[in-house]
Amino acid sequence: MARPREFAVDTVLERAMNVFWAKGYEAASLDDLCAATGLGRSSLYAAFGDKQELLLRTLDRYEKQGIARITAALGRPVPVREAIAGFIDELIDRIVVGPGRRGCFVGNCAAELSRRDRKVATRVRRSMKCVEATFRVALVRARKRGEIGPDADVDALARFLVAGIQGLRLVGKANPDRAALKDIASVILRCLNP
Amino acid sequence: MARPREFAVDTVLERAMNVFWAKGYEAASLDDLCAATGLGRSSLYAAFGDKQELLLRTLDRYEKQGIARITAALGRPVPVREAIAGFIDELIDRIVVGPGRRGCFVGNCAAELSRRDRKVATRVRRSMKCVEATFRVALVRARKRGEIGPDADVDALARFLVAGIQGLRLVGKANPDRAALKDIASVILRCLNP
DNA sequence: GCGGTTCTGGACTGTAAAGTCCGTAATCAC
DNA sequence: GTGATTACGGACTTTACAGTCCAGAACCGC
Repeated sequence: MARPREFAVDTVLERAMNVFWAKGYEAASLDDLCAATGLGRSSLYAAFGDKQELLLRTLDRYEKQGIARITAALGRPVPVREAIAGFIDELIDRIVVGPGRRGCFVGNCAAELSRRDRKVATRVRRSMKCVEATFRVALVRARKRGEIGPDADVDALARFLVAGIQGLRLVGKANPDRAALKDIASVILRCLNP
Repeated sequence: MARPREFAVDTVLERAMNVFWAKGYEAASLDDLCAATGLGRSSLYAAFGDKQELLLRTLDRYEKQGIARITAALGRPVPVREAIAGFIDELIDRIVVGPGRRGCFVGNCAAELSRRDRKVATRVRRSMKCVEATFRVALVRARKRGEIGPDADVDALARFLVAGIQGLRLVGKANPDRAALKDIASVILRCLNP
């Protein structure tokens, strides 16, 4: 090793992710990415390969953080349904007051790229499966505790939660209206009843 | 009037829509659009203005046809829940066996463009509201007929159905797996129970 | 300090994009 | 038919993009 890097990979990934997240993959230019990260083109290319590989890295990072966030939310010492309700409430807060109309980064990539970029499609699928599995673990726990019916189909419920949340975030991106999103959330949660 | 057009506007819009739908707005080039429609650039520009306006026209067309389709599906002489179930089943069929991974055109535009294109965002919002209203009409009918509880919140349910279906289609775009989509559908439908 | 190695900034290249323009062709009113 | 008008095809212009390259800078082991 000779001259060391002047940047932290993780910081760069976070900033690049924010560019991709806010603008979409196609609309995010390398100039945007360089400006946001503070890196020159050479450094970006040397460290991450091309634009697609950089996107994949940001997707990995997003997945890791997202799973951690969900796991933490579902692991709270309250009934699982309540934990999920809290998680969705936070989500709605971020949709309404956070940086507007960004949606879910994974969902955005699914919509924009799933059809023509196999690597991104695989990554997106993996992320969704991962979220699904996290929900399923929580639902199994809830079933053991008797919080949901003993015959509840936790696989179906977990899949439903993934789709419901993706739908919530997409609708929220189109129209970040708290009342409408609360309506959606209330029906989603009702599905967890016996 | 002098020389008449050699193309039918609606046909051109349909073909252009298919390009936007399959590739996304940014990734659809004017060469793609010309090739698909059979028009030269001049004709396209003369007839529709620029690329954005063409997209807006295709969105209008999609909305009109989508609403007609939903209205027809919900108007069948069967219980409303059953009609919705049939509609979602058809949707899943088209996701699984149709031209793959296209998702919902409105949802795709929401994901790709809502954040930075105000006109598209408005159009998307209108389309979603329109679908929501169509569902609400059907739900009101169902309530009158006693098919759903008399205190059912039809506004919330209609909003939920829009989000649920958007989620279903987005997840289906990422992973067109019939069993998984059926799981999601079954939980969505259960929400229509009292 | 010094040689070798890796990083950095910015200029450069080739390509593909959106949108324009113009000569020519087709149609209508008369 | 003739002239006015509109449509068509395709070449053209400009701009912006992803990716490359290189000269010089910063650092490590010694």
